[in-house]
Amino acid sequence: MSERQAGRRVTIKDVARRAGVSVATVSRVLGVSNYPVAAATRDRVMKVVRELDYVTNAHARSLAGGGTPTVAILMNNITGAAFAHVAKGVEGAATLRGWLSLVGTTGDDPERELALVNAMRQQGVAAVVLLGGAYDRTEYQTRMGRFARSLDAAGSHLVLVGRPPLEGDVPATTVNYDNEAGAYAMASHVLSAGHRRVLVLPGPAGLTTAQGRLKGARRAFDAYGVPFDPGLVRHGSYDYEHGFSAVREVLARGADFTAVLAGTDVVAAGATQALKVTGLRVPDDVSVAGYDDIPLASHVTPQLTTVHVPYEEMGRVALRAVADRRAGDVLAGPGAGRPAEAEHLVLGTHVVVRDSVRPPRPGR
Amino acid sequence: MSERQAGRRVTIKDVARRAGVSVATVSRVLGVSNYPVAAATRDRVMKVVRELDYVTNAHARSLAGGGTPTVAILMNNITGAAFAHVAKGVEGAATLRGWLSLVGTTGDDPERELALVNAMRQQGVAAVVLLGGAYDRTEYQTRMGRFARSLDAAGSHLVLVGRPPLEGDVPATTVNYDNEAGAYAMASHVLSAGHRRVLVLPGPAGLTTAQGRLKGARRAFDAYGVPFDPGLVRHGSYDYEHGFSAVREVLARGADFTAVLAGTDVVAAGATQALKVTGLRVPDDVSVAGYDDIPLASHVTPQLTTVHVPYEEMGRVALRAVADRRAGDVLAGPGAGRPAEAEHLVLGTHVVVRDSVRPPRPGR
DNA sequence: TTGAAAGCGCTACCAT
DNA sequence: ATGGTAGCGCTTTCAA
Repeated sequence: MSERQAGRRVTIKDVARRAGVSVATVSRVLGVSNYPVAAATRDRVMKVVRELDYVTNAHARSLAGGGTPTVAILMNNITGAAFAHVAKGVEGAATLRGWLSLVGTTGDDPERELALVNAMRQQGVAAVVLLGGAYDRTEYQTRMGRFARSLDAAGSHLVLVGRPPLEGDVPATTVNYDNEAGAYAMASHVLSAGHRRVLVLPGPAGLTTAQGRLKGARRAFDAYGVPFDPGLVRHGSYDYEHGFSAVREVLARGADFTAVLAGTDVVAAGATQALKVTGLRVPDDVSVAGYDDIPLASHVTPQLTTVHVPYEEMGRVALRAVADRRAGDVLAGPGAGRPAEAEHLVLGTHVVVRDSVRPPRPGR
Repeated sequence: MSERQAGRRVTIKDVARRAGVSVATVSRVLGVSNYPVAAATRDRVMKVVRELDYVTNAHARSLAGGGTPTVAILMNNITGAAFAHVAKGVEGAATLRGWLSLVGTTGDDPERELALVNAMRQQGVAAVVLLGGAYDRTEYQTRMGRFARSLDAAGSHLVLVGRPPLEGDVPATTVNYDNEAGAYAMASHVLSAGHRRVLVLPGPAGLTTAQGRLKGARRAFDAYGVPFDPGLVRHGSYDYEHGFSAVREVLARGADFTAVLAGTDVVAAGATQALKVTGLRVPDDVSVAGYDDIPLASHVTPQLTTVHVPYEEMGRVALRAVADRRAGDVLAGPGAGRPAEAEHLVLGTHVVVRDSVRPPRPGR
């Protein structure tokens, strides 16, 4: 292994000089296109590349026109299991195609989100994937519209995963799951088991995800002719603590219910724990249903009956969508000015029956 | 919002022309250094920047000398909670300093790991952080030594998080936690509760993490004068399934034990479940101890007594180490050829007492 | 099959 | 305080 001056990167010139060829030739040997180069020359170059442990400068390559396509994945929190699975899907599909992926976290801060989108634009990423539900305000629509157009103008593209499509003619792709249908199916499952008084913990009020889950549940109640009790709906964040405290408070209030429809598996875990410490057994006394089907769902006792959301696949689909789009652009030729089309993909969800839901005990 | 030809990025020249100034001036207005520019000029430039929605090309900037420092975080699996927390720590600390962070996953594949390290070298990242335990073979040492030197030669730096330091004079930084001490403390806690027959599930044989946890447990057994039964040690992967099946099999074999020392919280969750389905109560009949203290530990019932590992802080510390190193380089001046020093940082662990460990029932 | 040279977009140095 | 311009390392015509 040859010693070099620390910090001074080996360049294509060093390789060319040492191999006794021009930089153009080195570039051809290393480049993606299989430009014809004499076998002997190629070998000589490769030998020097190994000796010098040379790697091309991605920035220079990118500037000069080449460059590896890159996707940026932006999420609130990398430690959220559902998001992590989407990221895994995107990353896997990206790697498969030789793409690079960046991950950035916004910490739910619009400022940081903006900064990151701009940073990604600076990097010249092929696409920016934004993960997670959104608070549906007008301001949000405006903001995303701006992102979409901004990215589009720079030859990039915005992909929204897990949020509803943007209104109007915005150049963004949406990958979503049938959130409301999942909630409808889960609620139906609980109602058809015979439950009539059920506590609903949809999630944060105003979050599109929570709204969809609540709406789905409501539709099921209507379908079963079961009156929907607003007193049995508690909004709150998608975390264990909320599940726990919501159940404790409702119980303390003396409210009566035989099942809990939780907004996420984590909330369901919190609810279950609250029930247990109160001396109620799950599912013997009270049933609990989750949503998401993250690994936690099968790691708690009883294992949660929940709604499976194909998070990882959503990630794969999202990447495929941008990759296809890009291939299309290439076919159409540069500057073809393809109209800013918006694509909406929706994946299915389904109930996974495990052990946390059971018919209510007779007399309750 | 002005319409521009799709795909053609706005450049500094466009801004300069429209603002009626030179590109140098625009660069000064937008650059990091606060080079003196007349307020009026600055305003004019900024106005055009906003009008054109201009962002600098990170590749060009990077090539020309400027550029945002970037850390790359490489891990096996983004969905592992422990790793995700380290990544969060790195990311947070990076953002705080205006650094960018990339995340890549290797899927436990050495090929992919190599490809990623090279990709990161191409990107000219300031540091590559490698997460997670390692299989301690000679080949591994060689491999990492190569990575370290390669990165070092390119002015970058290798940081190993959660693995032991490399042997010899290798230019790499290590950030680790006191793995063995944590295991020792956990085992002591269990032994001091009175347990004498305990099932140990250290993790994958050959993984440094698992070796350390086993060694720590062993030392505690010695200290308590409790014979260590090799028949009560089961290696296996760090997942729920292993915890579950290991306990089932040992139980089926008719082996007797009153406590389980699991290699991770996830394994502990699996073990707990196996115990429960066999009709054994936790912790009444059998105690279970975890390791890692990821959120899952407090989401299961009973909440796990476990070893807290400061994952997120390790991430922060790792980033700080490279950032300081870099600042040192700047002070020393370019090409100062600082010796390739290896820094080893170790953070503490401690037992978190919750509900899964209790003295064995009398007579057992 | 190979080489020479013109940029890619930006920063930093040297002038003014 | 501002402008001109030489590179940064690479890819890609255009010539030979």
